[in-house]
Amino acid sequence: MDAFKVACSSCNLRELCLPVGMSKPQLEQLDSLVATRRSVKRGEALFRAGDAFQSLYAVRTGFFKTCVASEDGREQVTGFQMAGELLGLDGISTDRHACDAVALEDSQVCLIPYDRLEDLSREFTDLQHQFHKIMSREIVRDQGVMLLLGSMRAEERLAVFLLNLTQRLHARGFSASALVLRMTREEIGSYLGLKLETVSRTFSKFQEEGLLEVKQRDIRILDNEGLRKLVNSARC
Amino acid sequence: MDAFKVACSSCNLRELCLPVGMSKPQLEQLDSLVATRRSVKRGEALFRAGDAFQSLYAVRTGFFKTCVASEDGREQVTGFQMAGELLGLDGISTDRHACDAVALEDSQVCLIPYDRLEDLSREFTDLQHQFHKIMSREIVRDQGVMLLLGSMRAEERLAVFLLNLTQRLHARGFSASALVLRMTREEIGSYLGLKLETVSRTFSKFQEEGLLEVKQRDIRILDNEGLRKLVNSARC
DNA sequence: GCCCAGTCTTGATCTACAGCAAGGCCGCGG
DNA sequence: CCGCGGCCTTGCTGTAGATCAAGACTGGGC
Repeated sequence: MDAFKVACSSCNLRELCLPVGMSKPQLEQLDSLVATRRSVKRGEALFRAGDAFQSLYAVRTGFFKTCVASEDGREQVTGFQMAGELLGLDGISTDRHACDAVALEDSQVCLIPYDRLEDLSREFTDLQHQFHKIMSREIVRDQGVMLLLGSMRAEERLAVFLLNLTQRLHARGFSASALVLRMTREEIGSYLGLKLETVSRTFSKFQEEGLLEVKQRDIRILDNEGLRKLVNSARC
Repeated sequence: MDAFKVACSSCNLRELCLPVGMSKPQLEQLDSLVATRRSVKRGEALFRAGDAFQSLYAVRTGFFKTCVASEDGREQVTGFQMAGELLGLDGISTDRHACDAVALEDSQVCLIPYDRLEDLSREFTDLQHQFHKIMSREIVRDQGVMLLLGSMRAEERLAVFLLNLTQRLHARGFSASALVLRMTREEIGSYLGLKLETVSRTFSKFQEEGLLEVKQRDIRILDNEGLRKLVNSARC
């Protein structure tokens, strides 16, 4: 665990991350809050369920998954997080983390000490409001995942997943049509409520239909519109 | 839409609702915030997806469901809310509600104007912290639903659902072993990612196995431990 | 009291996806 | 360079739950 000097005010992610919409002087206050970074190697956990909660984390570089486990050991991937996204919100409710956060590639996160965040957001309306928005957005995202898990078929689930990933990558300046998956078929399956074989078969099907080009983890989207239609056209 | 005079400080739900852990003088401040109630008849919506967001709602009496719909019209019930639980957190992120909230029986809610809540929670640490905890708890709850939808079989899902309902009813002073369902089989099915026939069959199966007594919406739990085992024993 | 609409149950059949198994691809270490 | 382990693909078969269909129960309105 290394420590770095960091500054939100000069971070190129500030338009995606916690500082959205904050003024110059407020940003400088944030710099005093978010003072250290931490490196997490691929495969390592940033935190695990049951760990004491002290801090939120903003992904600076890299890629994470979060997952919960039931008592009998089943795992469910609940999300994938990329640069500018926040990790650890689950910990506020009981002062212990409720899920694991694991790096899917070598990553860096910025530490946001939670008690200091509460202090500062009592002073700055914009920060307070932005923080609430981020929590609310997470709740809305979760509702979308429930809709996916509760009512969509395998093809629709995978299409939604790919469209969501590319949209988020695009917002970060990457291509909207080519991507390298950071996660295994099994992790995708867990997130989508499918088995890894079904994920693999569905990728192959999309390839046959000319929607994608799939080479292991390299994906090229050939027919974005086709994927969209797959999602929005009613069942059957 | 009627208006009533209300006071958190004298509300019998204050140990379950927003005021948890607040001191007497703080409670009196809350009273100025939460000043009106609203009645919602069975079947009516408290708000709908797309409505402008202005206020949170605390369920005072009655029972609600929240549901999201996809573009092609599929619905997913994302939760059931009873006395003391908050509705509307989804609206903070975009200033518009992202889901529908519909009363499943004649109900009353307390209005919590959101901008005033932000103001007040900048003044009172306890209120601020409690509000954050409630949002975080919702995120953790959602993760649990994802686990259920992504990895459990029909019987486990229904068992989890019943155990969760009775536990919440028990916390409100009701019996932990007898309950009257406020929702249809179809709504249960939507929430659990199952069809209504499957819900009905699974109820019948539980009854045959001596776990429950089922008479339409009247449920009596005969073997709580049995339900628990069903959930925690690994797959197959 | 009776009718009607909404809800629930149950049986028969179908199907999307799971489970199992065998083999291929690829990167890493020796 | 080769061999090994982790990951991915694909064929075959099994099954949980969906779908379709026919009644039965219940409560509210007339």
